[in-house]
Parts: sequence; structure tokens; C-alpha cells
Amino acid sequence: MADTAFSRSCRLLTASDYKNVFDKSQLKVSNRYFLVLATTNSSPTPRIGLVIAKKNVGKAVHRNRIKRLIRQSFRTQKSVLDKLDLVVLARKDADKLENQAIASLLTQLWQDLAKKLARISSSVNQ
RNA sequence: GGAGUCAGCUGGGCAAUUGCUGUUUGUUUUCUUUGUAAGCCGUUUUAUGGCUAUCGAGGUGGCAGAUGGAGGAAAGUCCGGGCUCCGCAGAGCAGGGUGCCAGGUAACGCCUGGGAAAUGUGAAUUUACGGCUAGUGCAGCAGAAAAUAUACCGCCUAACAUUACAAUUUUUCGGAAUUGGUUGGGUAAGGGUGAAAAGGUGCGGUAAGAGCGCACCGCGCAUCUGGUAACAGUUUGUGGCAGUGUAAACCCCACUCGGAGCAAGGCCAAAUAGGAAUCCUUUUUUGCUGCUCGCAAUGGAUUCGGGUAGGCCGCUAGACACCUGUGGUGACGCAGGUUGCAGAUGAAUAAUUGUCCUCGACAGAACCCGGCUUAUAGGCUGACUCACUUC
RNA sequence: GCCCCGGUGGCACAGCUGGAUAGCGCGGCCCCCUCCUAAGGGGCAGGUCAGUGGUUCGAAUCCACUCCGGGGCA
Repeated sequence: MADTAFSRSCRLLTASDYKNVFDKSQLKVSNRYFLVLATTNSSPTPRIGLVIAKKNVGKAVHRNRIKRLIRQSFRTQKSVLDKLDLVVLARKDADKLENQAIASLLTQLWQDLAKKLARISSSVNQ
């Protein structure tokens, strides 16, 4: 886990990038507070995009905090998620959680996602 | 020391590790370019053209170092300005805003100083504080009457009726007087009400009363004094005193406001389309808030169908902040100096751990400033007031 | 980021400009009609008028601030 950088190549940058993930989402994992959509990509790194709606998280401070925590979690554990484009959506009351709770929830999601990916790729190989 | 008022400041600190972003330096990758000088090719030679490599310049990406990186409210978007476009930012009407006076300011609905009123023992605080004696409108219920003053009861008086009846007084026991009735006149002192009832108190006056007269108080008008003014006054005179409230009712007066907003606006690149149907027409339609003028553009409107939502500039150093001096009661102005200065764009300023303390509130820039309003844990400083205690 | 609208019974709305009764429809409950139900008829309940403060004698209405909800703008 040497590479923990988080440069622009690790993010979804344009509306078309986002549209691609929403339209062709192959994987979908969620819990009460977050929903993750994912699809395989052609770039050498995994990429992430965030959708934190004002409707679900009212205060700008909390939106920023959640985004930071997601990015933090993603960049430290992105080696698990090779060759995937992700979109993370926050659900209602996500701002009520503590930082550590959010971090552990996200770790769980990444691992679920990696398992599903492995299952799909193995079935494709068969 | 207690209770309180006002003004100002602050808005967790330190360390380690891992990250994001602006600027800058170095290095490297690749691209472009003209210049320098050299070589090769083409040409009989010159002029010139092409290719290769070096140095220089510029751009892009990576790496390393240095350095900067949310707020007092960044919020609400309630006002004001800069900036950009609408040809100029124009004229009139309509409409909006402000509203004691003076000053400050780029400007303001903000601020400062002053006046008035209200609240508080006080320090102080609060005030949409021009005009309903320019006009119009509105004021339920209750009450006699609700803005024209009126006249229901009452009070007074005159006339009529009558001792039939009732009450009271008196009596020489025959009766007599007064009041109660009706009509006319005078009056507004008193009258359950109501948010509000047409100056107040006292004396005189009167048939009863009344600013009817007088004194004091209040009020209006004029004048004088002080003040730039609002306004103030135990200046002087005058008016018997007229008109309750509501202008966050229409309105009047004074001042003021053109519209849209950085998703403004400009540039580059790519893609698609240069359509179809219906209707209206030659001065129509659109834009400049509404209307008229004026100006500009141009066939226009509606429906259907199709396409784009990438990059760069605008973009942060400015009516900036701080310090000193100086003018001013002050807001603030002037002069000099200093170091400081976020600029993202699917959107940075953080996470984890350790440690300390008083255990950390409200809360996140998106073109930029000046205000207002709202949210806010705690801590610090200064000035002042009140009551008590001690010296 | 900027610019606009709206908030009234359980639901969808009127009343607000122009101040003094809070109303209509659907829904709910009760009664009548019917063998029973539906339809129909009659009656009843149900409202901090988003909140706070102000103006006024009096505010759903006028004014200010706040809180929610919705829409538009390259």
C-alpha cells in the first residue's frame, strides 16, 4: 500500500464521467447512510466521484466533512478497488455520524465491492 | 468582593505521520517556435528550400525543495457601491425607496454627533420621530352622541292641564304648597359605555349652566434671545382654545432610484442543424422593467423535431489591513511607513495518533468591497453605574 | 452563486390588494332513506391562519425578521 496519493487522475472530472457510471453501473453496494455505484474503467487507476446532495445533508460544513472522509478512506484503500469508477452518494442523516463511524462504514463498503468484483470477474472467466 | 451597563479583542495550543491546492525555484519528459552557429541533401553558383543535433525562449505533465491556504459571522440575500453587458445611460409619466436636524462616506435604509419622546434608582438603552389646522377614506359592539358636534336622560324656565290619582310637608282639619304629566325654550356642569367623548383645577357668575369672566397650569399663533439646524427658553404679546385616532389607509411634501446580473460578459475548440407544420403580416415583431418618446436589431410568433452543455480569460492588490503622526467632540479625513495578502471549479485548506488546558460554540470563500440582520461554548481587557461591607 | 414564488381543518384551495363572520369541495363521524350496500338527503366535529416581534382600539390580512417548501437562470 505504498501509493496513497490522490491526484486528479483518481477523480471523476466531467459530467460525462458521472453519466457513464450512473448509466452503466455494474456493481452496487449500500448501507443505511451511503450508496456506491461502480463500473469498470479503462484508466490505470481507480477513480471516484462524490454526490452529497444538499437535500440529504443540509449544512455545508457537514457536506465538506463527509467528502473529506470519503476521499481519505478512498485514497488509503484504493489498491483494493483497481480499475473501477465509483460514485459515492450520501443518504439522509449521514451528517449525524461521527468521523470514526463513517470511516469504518466506508471500509466495509470497499471490501464488499472488492468481493463482488472478484465474483463477477471469475464468472466472466468461466 | 456583589449586581449591572457600554465598548473592544479572541474564537483551542504543540508535535509526528499521511494527503489536497496556489505561487515560486531546481530538475526531468514531451511538444512548439523563431533566433544563433554547425553539418548533410537538392541547385552550375548565389539567393533560397528541406532534414539532423546543440544552445536559448515558451507551453504541458512528473519529481524534489521553499512558501501561502476559510470566517466573525464566510450565513440570510435585506440595503448600498465597484465591475460587465444592454449604442449613449437619455426625456416624460407611472411605480418603488427613504423620512427630526447636522455631518461622515464611493454610496446607503449604514455610521457619528446633536434634539425630542419613552423606559430604568442609575450607568445607559430604545424609537418607520415629516404632514391627518391640503384633501379623501375608515372607526364593529356598546353608548344619548364617534367627528357634522348632537340633544336621549338630567338641570333650569315658560305655558297648559289638574287637585282625579300617588308621595312628602304643613294645618286653624276646610284646605294649601311642592314633586310626578304634556308642549315650547335655555343649557352642556353630570350620565352605565368605549381604545377614544371636544382643555384641567379653583373662584366668580347664572334661572340653570357654560372660557361667559378671572387666576394658575396646559395649548396654538406671532415675536425676541441662544443655536448652522432640529429645537430650547420663567422674552414679550396675543387667541378663549378651533380639528379624537389612523398616513406599517389612499395621499401631500422633500430627497432619491434606468434595467439586468460573473450562470454578467469575452475568446477558443468540437458536434449537430442550416429543418417541418400552422398562423400573422409590411411596418410588424423583438430588446432597452410598465406606458409614451427616443434608440438599436430584424420578418415574427407558436408547436414538433434535433444538438450543446468542454477549455481559457474575467479571478483577485483593494474605497484593503496594520502602525505612527496630524486635523476633528466623533464617524472620518490627510501624510508617512510596514509587513501581510485564499483563489478552488465534480470544487483544496484535512485525517489519524500523542500530549496540554479552561475540554473547544455557531459554522465552510465561489467576482469583489461597505453595512444591516440572524446563529454563537467559553475566555480576556478597559470605562462607568447602583447597593452593601472593610480600611 | 444569482433571481423569483408559496406556507390557511386529514387533502386540494378561497379569503389577504380593500382590517371587525375564518369559508367551499373531497374525506371522517352520526342520523334518515333501503331487506343490505352504493348513490341521495340532513346534521356534527375538526384551524397556534408556518413562527417571533411591531403598527393599530382591533391583524389570516399591513410592516420587519426568522424557519420551511417549490421553481427558474450558461
